[in-house]
Amino acid sequence: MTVLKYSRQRESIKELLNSSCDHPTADMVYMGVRQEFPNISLGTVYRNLNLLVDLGEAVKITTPNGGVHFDGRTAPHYHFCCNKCGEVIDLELEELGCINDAAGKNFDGIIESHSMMFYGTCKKCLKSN
Amino acid sequence: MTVLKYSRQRESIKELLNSSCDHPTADMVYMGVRQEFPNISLGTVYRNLNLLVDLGEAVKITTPNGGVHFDGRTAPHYHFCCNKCGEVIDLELEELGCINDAAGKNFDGIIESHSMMFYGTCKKCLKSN
DNA sequence: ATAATAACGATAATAGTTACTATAATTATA
DNA sequence: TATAATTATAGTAACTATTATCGTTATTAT
Repeated sequence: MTVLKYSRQRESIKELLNSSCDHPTADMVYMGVRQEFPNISLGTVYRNLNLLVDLGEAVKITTPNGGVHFDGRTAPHYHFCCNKCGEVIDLELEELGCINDAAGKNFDGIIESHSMMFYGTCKKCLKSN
Repeated sequence: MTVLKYSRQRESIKELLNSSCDHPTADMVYMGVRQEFPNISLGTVYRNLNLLVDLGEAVKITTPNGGVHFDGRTAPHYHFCCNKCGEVIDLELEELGCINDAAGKNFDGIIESHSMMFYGTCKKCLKSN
């Protein structure tokens, strides 16, 4: 019901998400955007990140260790999460479209989508051993 | 280095996890185990749930809305999470073994495992509409 | 039985996130 | 362009989930 209004802070957050190839957490976004808006509030970052997710302009990625990351790339793709450092990395594996139907066999509900996360050790952590 | 000692509370938590077909949160486990141990501490529940996960006797399931669920079924399988009520349900889809290799193409790291979560509307929520 | 040590219950502390409120920025209207 | 209406912000308080602390209790070894 309420109308969306432009804000420079939100624009900056969106730009940061789209330009960064890593998948920043809310706190990382906060630190990054503070370069441009030194006294932006952490609450503003959270509010806008959630808003962008609701608008479909960003994706929320939850990792098992509790970390929540954000991704400006909204086209469906899968992620890798390093068991050692927790970093989240894009994978090139194309989305498995038919798998939703396969999962729906013998299931009394509607399956619309899925997310997949791969785990292991990233390049950086392999080296530092 | 420290030696594991038996505790009746941990046994009760393990039993509850194995006997329940739903995937309780820490708080649900807390409420359940209180039937048998009325003054068990929530901290004890958390400590033991994490311990069981570390021992490989339980699995932690993180959902995007922030809820953390636990599963006593440790054999690899996939889950469905209802977008409306948040309930987590087991799926019968057998694990995709070869997909780890497929995901590892053009990836400079080691992929060891993956987790997959399906989303949509559960049977119960379909009815109540 | 006694000693050693891990686990417990109770509670405090922490981390991540959301809610609140007065002020500032944006948009619509005259 | 000035003014009014309304959303967004910064700053802070509050909240939720989880972990840490610590004196006491339960379990295990001697």
